[in-house]
Amino acid sequence: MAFGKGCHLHLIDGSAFIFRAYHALPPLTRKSDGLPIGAVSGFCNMLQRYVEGNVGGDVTHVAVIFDKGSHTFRNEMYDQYKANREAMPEDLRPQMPLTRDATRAFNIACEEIEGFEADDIMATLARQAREAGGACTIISSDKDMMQLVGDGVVMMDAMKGNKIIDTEGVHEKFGVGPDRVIDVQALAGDSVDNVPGAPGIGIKTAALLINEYGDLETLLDRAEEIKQPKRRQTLIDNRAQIELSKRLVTLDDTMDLPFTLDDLEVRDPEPDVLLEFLAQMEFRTIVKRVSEKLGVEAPVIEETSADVAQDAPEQPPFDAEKYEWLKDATALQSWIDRIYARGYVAVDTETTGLNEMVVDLVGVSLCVEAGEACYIPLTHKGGTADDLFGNDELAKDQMDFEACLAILKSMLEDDSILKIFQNAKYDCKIFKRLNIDVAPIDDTMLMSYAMNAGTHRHSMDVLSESYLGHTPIPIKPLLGTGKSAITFDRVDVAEAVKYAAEDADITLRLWELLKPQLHKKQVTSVYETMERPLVPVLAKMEMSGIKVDRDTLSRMSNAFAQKMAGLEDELYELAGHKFNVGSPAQVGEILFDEMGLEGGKKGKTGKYSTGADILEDLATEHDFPARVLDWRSLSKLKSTYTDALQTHINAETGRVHTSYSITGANTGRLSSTEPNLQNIPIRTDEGRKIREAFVAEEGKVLVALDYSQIELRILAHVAGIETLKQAFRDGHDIHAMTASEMFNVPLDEMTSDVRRQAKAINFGVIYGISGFGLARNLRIPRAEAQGFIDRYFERFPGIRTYMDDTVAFAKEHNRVETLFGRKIHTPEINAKGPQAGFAKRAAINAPIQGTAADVIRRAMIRMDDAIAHLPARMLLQVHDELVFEVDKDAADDLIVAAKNVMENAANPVVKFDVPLVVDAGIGATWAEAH
DNA sequence: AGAGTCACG
DNA sequence: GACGTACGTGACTCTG
Repeated sequence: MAFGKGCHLHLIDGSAFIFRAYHALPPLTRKSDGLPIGAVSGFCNMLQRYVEGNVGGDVTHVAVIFDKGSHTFRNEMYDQYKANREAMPEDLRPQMPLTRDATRAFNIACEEIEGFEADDIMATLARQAREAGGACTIISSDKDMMQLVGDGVVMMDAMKGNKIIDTEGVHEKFGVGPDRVIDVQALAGDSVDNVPGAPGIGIKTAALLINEYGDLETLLDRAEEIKQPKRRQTLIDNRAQIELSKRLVTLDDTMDLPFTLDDLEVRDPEPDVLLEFLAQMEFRTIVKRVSEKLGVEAPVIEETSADVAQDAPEQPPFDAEKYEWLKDATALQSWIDRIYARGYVAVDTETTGLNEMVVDLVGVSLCVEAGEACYIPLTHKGGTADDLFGNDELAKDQMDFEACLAILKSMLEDDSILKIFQNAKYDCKIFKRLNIDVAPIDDTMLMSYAMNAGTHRHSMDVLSESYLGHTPIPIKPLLGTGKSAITFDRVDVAEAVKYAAEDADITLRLWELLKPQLHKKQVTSVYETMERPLVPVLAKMEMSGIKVDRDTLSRMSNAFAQKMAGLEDELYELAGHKFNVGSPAQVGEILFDEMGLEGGKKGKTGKYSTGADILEDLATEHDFPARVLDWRSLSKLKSTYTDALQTHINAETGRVHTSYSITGANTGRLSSTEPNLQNIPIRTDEGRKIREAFVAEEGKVLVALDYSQIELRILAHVAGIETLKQAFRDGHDIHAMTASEMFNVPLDEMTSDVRRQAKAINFGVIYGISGFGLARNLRIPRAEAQGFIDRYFERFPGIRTYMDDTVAFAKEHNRVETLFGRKIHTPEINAKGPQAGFAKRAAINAPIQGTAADVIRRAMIRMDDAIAHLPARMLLQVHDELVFEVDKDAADDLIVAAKNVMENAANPVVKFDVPLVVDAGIGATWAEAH
């Protein structure tokens, strides 16, 4: 078919696909010869997904366009063009020709031309398509391509869920239409491509100028008229450079191409060719998927020798039909025999929900060898998914619950059998409630966290996708959504077998893959001493829960409600009408439009910002913002704490059981959910009262132990600041000390205000301080804040050195480390955009926050044994604090024992130059104990 | 679903 | 007057 009206051309930016694939995937190698093929694998996955997504679509022509060579006509114009590009990574280079082969294997046109960038080829093709009366979609997120949009040409951003960027989208990005994009780019320049532009002018200013003068040429001709002197001079002085920049960013859409649009017609892949290529690359998962889609037999991929394949054992394809439905004790016994012959087993539980303190066990799946897994349904109901009031009789062909558990118990508790889980804490708690103490264990989620914290999350879906190239069967279609959702015990057993057994299968495969990598990445000791042992400790704490007094909360709730109602009336009065106080948008309108107050700033969504800092500034002059702040504070306390907390009181235990996430924070900190007990108020008196609802049982007390200034102590140690270390050894007030050093004020003449400022700086340093940030925090002029920082670094040069060294390490290794060897990855550290700034500060903070997290983890792991002889249990962890419940008369003993563990938690691995000090408090409530 | 806000260390 | 700007979290509410 000749390209013309009604035709639709897709142009895929090949380089973008490759780089995305390269960075998204771990460095995979071909098993037979070790050839790096991670990027090719991801590239093929993306092409396959692209092809699948277009079945039945209106695309008639398609091509993948690549860059060829690094020297283009733009380098002739300007030798610095793209000169700041980093060299291509070593393991990516050999993959480049393979991506071309892959494209051809998919039977998609593959084009590149020496001396031109892919962008120019795409520009030319887009113009040709437009002139022929057809449509064109450019699949790329490169903003350089935005000049092509309009008249039937759009862009599609594959990174952002195939978001379509049309003329309006271009306007959002550049503030001008597609026809003026190059004018804006010429002025703003581009640090990524090293296009100079006009110094000091960015996209915002550039768009402003272009919109005012119409186009770049007019602007430059009339530059003398610009009011702002600096801007005027910049444009006059840099005219040549700006004009050069425009030539650099302008795509050449008039190339002579050795092919025509007609050559790009969509062709179905030829199964033989495609599969042969994929098999040659040894992409087992894609081979399987493609052969299924095309309805042909998958080619056999040669087995590789065992010594090469050690790290990544040969994997049979996933086949849900092969999973076994265990129906009786005989069948189970034969699985138990297999497990004993192996010495390990992957286990997964299915339950009626996600809250492991409430839900019931529905079934158990086991896997001893990749591809071979079983599911033991136990309490599935007879009714089907459609049968809403389905009978509660048990479905057929299920083992007796007690009989099954009795058999499993002896295996799960057997020292000689390793039980492998993905997120072991969940399953261990389910079993613990059934009186089964699972041990020993391994946890693939924690392995992934130990190796790759910071690079990706660690859920089964993510791990399966990135390490096995397999998308697990989704649970949604089985359970449904919204009101009609059912629990797993109502899922048809045959379907449940496939889903549940697959989870065990995936877990086992992940374990086989990840376990040997722990050593290579040198995190075995992190995993074995700070991740895995935490599982039983946290499981026990979570199951203990903490007693929360419902009446106290309920009374507070009512009081808050009354106060809020009063404030609402006052606010309506002040505004002159009713409105929703909880709506920031409405509050903003009233403040800045209706009342006409100064200082209204609109964010990206076009709404006024009404955050506490802004309202606080206004509150000194006006009642309205002050009342809104009061209302918000009450609303927060009521909805998040006094109301929500009550719903979390467990009906059976009368206590609140949080769930800690071991992998929730990249730094090694825990996080707490449902409910979050790590953010219970304390900073205001009113909020602090919430802690009065956290109580000890009759005859017992709560004990709170917290590390004093642990992060600053760690900073003093790692940066080697003798003055600060000595101050800690002498037990001095560290903030006063800092103030004294910085401002040359003797300690006995210190004012609280000076101390407060020093404290802010001390904390700021831990966070990767900036003059702007400190200025905002202290509400002082920026220059003054910068002065403080300069003086701080002058006085403590070791801290500057530490920060520089840490950032340099991160840039070289893409990660930082804690003193205990925990690795925290900082993948954005070498990025070009503003992400790099965030990554830099995160890199500075991570070793400090992470080392503190490691210390308390070590304390928690040792705590069980240390307090075993006492009538006490550990209930909560709040980053630098542990909360215990203990018999009244044993409280003092507990404090001695627990304090000892905490203060010595770093030993013997790390010998701190500063003492770790722990403060203790006792009380009937958490408020008193703190 | 995402943004805004605010609670904690 | 390029941009944005202190680290790490989770829950609730409004809004499109």
